[in-house]
Amino acid sequence: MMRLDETDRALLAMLERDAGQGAATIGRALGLSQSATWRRMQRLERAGILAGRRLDLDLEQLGFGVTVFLGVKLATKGRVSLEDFERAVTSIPEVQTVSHILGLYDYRLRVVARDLADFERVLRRRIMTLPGVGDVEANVLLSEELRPGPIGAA
Amino acid sequence: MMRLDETDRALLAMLERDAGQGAATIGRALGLSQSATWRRMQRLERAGILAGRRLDLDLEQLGFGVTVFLGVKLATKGRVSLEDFERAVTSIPEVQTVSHILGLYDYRLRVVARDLADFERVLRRRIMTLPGVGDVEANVLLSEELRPGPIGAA
DNA sequence: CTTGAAAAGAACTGCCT
DNA sequence: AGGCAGTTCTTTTCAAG
Repeated sequence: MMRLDETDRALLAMLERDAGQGAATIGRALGLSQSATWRRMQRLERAGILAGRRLDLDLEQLGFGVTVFLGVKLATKGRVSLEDFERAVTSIPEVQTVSHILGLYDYRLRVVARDLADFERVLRRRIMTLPGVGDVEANVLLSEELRPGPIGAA
Repeated sequence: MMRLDETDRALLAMLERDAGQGAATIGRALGLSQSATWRRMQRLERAGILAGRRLDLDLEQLGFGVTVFLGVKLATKGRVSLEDFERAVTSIPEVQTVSHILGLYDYRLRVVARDLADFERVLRRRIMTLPGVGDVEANVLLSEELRPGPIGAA
């Protein structure tokens, strides 16, 4: 676990607001030269802290107007059940995230669909037919706000 | 809502795997010229489909080993309650995502902490003291897999 | 949609403080 | 560490087919 100074934190905070910025832009904002900033970014990447950049897609625009959180409880929970379930669920295109969690439900899935009718199709044909699925709870997403996280602040 | 052809989908699928790639790299993989690929990316950005790039941070490496999903039920639910809660909750650094949802709980929060002791501090001092908070349910994240989503596939 | 070419900018390197 | 100067690569824009 690498040590970060205040400059690293400020750098990460800037990148978190927009990961498309280059070393020159960030350096200007931090009062650093392009090469100094670039070297810091390199160091953070090599340390694995900066793991990559992910695309921010507008799902609405792409015709996926519905996002649903699904809590899934498995009926049988051996090691094989978990692996079977995970392998099967990750092959469903509409499933964006598979989170293995501790609690009443074993998994939390983030599922996108074109509309509620489309979601029902995915739920009935793809999710409910998964191996070992027991109880399922669904929560339709109304709105969402993403926050910078504790890095820039702490 | 813009129309996408197969090439656009392939392009987005590539960017989804790694948003740091340039037009030249992607074009080579798709059998397109750099300029053709670049123009497609521009079009997707102007249409708002490509909304931006987000940083992929390794929270473990940064010392945040614990992620918890919190379901929060509000005790009183007027328009003012929702807005008060949202304003207050978004000012907590450890809260990464605030999702307004439909169901038993009103909000789903994604919270990160250094460890469980740190999480307990956040929960008791920051979350439970939020305006209007009623029932709270917590799910510790064990593991998570992110999937490409339905764009490249459909 | 392509190629080619020029201008601009970003990435990367080596050397110096 | 950071700054500076230079090289190399990619991006971006343009013209023309």
